[in-house]
Amino acid sequence: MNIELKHLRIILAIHESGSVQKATEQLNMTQSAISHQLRYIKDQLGVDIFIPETRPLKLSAEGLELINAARRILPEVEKLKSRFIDLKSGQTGRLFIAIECHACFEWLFPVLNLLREHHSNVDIDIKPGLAFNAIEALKNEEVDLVISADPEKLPDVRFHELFTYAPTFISAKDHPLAERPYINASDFTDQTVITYPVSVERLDLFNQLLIPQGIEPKTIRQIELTSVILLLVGANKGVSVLPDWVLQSARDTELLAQKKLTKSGMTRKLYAAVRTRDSEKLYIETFLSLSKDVFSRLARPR
Amino acid sequence: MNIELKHLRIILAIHESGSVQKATEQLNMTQSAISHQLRYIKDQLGVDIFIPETRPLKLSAEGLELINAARRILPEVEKLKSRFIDLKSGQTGRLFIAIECHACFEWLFPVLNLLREHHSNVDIDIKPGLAFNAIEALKNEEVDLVISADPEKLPDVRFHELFTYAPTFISAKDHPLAERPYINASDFTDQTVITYPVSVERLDLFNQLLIPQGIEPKTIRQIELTSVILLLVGANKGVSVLPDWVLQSARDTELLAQKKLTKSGMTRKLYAAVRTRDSEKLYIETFLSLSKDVFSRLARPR
DNA sequence: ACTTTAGCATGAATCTAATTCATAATTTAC
DNA sequence: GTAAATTATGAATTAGATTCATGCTAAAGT
Repeated sequence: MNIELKHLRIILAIHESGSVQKATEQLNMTQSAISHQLRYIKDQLGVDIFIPETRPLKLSAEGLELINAARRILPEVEKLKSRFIDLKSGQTGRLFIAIECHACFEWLFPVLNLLREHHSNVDIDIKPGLAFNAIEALKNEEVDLVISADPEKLPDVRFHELFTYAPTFISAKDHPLAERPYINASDFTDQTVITYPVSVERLDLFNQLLIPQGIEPKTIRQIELTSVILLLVGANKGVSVLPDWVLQSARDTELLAQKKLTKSGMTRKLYAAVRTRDSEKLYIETFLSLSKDVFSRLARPR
Repeated sequence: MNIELKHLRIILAIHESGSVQKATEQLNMTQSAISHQLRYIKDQLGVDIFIPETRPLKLSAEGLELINAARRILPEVEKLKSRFIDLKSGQTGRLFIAIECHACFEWLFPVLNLLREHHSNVDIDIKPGLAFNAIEALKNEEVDLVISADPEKLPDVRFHELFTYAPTFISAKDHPLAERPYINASDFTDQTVITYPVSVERLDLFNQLLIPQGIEPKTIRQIELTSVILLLVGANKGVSVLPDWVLQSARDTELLAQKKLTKSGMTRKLYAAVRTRDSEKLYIETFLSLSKDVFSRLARPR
């Protein structure tokens, strides 16, 4: 026994319009096509849905059962369809985010709070623990957006530029390096460097400067909180490299010397990577514009 | 956007079996056919249901929505299908009965009570008020069974013989006609006839005997209850004609004279008329055999 | 009761969609 | 890197749905 939604739609249309003839418009089918389908349905179910030889057609007792079922089932399917229209357009959906950049929590939280206000139907969350192969997780649909500083040319993934920042050296004002106009890789050789507690390959200072030049600092000390890092650097317990916008938005930076890295200064860009097919979704676009807004407000020194 | 149950079944089978390959058996489709359908579904919904380039296929976030919907919708449809299997076989259904024969209440009630015990899923009821064109009502599916004494040769209706009975004349023992060996039509000319309160065309005495011979009794008095008819006849307030089995099963018949109608005796048959396509339904068959049982018990003199 | 009209059924032809077959492309496992 | 397994694809085939023309039947009108 095979029964499909189109059969339920046909029966329902006939019943509600009152005749096959009238149902033709609603169904966009000819009278003949409906009649053939009707016979198919009857053969499948093994019972008459309409009382034969009545004109216009009248439901049989069994037909009424079908109508009842159709009225339960079809709205479910319509709901499903409209849900998919919403999913496709980005009215609703899921936004799981992986961040490769630790400091990014600083601007990401306010962005997500704003985003939740705009899109209450979107399931927004930060997924920790997959900073390594975040792009892999994006492809696998474990996450839907990755904050990354390393764009790749991939067919299914699009990197949207968020903003440019400068990884900036900081030390206490009375630190020897505080006199320099800029800091070179070699200057780190005998320093204690304070970093976020992530692997060194994911830190701008290391992957852009120290590792390429084969230089290792004397000590690496890992600290979770930005404010604590600033405190320790201010107390001359070590030096650090943080994005310029972190320094601009943080309090208690009066005791610190800020220096550019290398003579020309180091600049980096942050990207939001999303699957290409998600690019035009509404909440993705909102995320991108909100990120830029929030960042420009953060970066403005206060 | 077109989505059919078969699509939901395909998605669900793939998800539950873990791969297209494994779903082939369950769906009775080749891998290729499934793959083509998958593409169709994707095009219809506008989103990927499975994450591309993963093997075996893994559901996307949107695919999960589909699965959830499928798990709500498909069981409903299965329920509907098994309901139709039951309807077709007569495990469940509707049995609305029209009776053309008034005395039949006597045996119909016990039959229906027994039938309800056997088939608690069948909606059993007696529909009054359409004794006239009861066969029309049967065709229109207003009722599902008609108790009738007038079988017709109809393509869609089948008349099942229930039993034979003899319409029998009764009078008080001291009534003049009580001496006769049998009663003729002409004997009614100056009699008060007590009948059930239905139109005369539906009474055996009239449609079989008096109307064909153009004879009218002096008076017709209509009484609802069989026991009251017997009482009145016994008190010599009139004569009556009742089925023999009514007389055999009734109390207080000692005071009555029973005579056959016409020299050869009148016999009639009662039929249960059902739509041909309902004939093989279980509860119809049960009805027929219960009717015969109950009747033979009633007809046995006590 | 007879005729007309509207609505449904049917068969053959046509068109559309689904499936198969053969094979290519990818991915996973070893 | 190779082999094995799995999915994707294109063309041909097959099955299914629709149309067209027409027949049939029930309801409406005379």
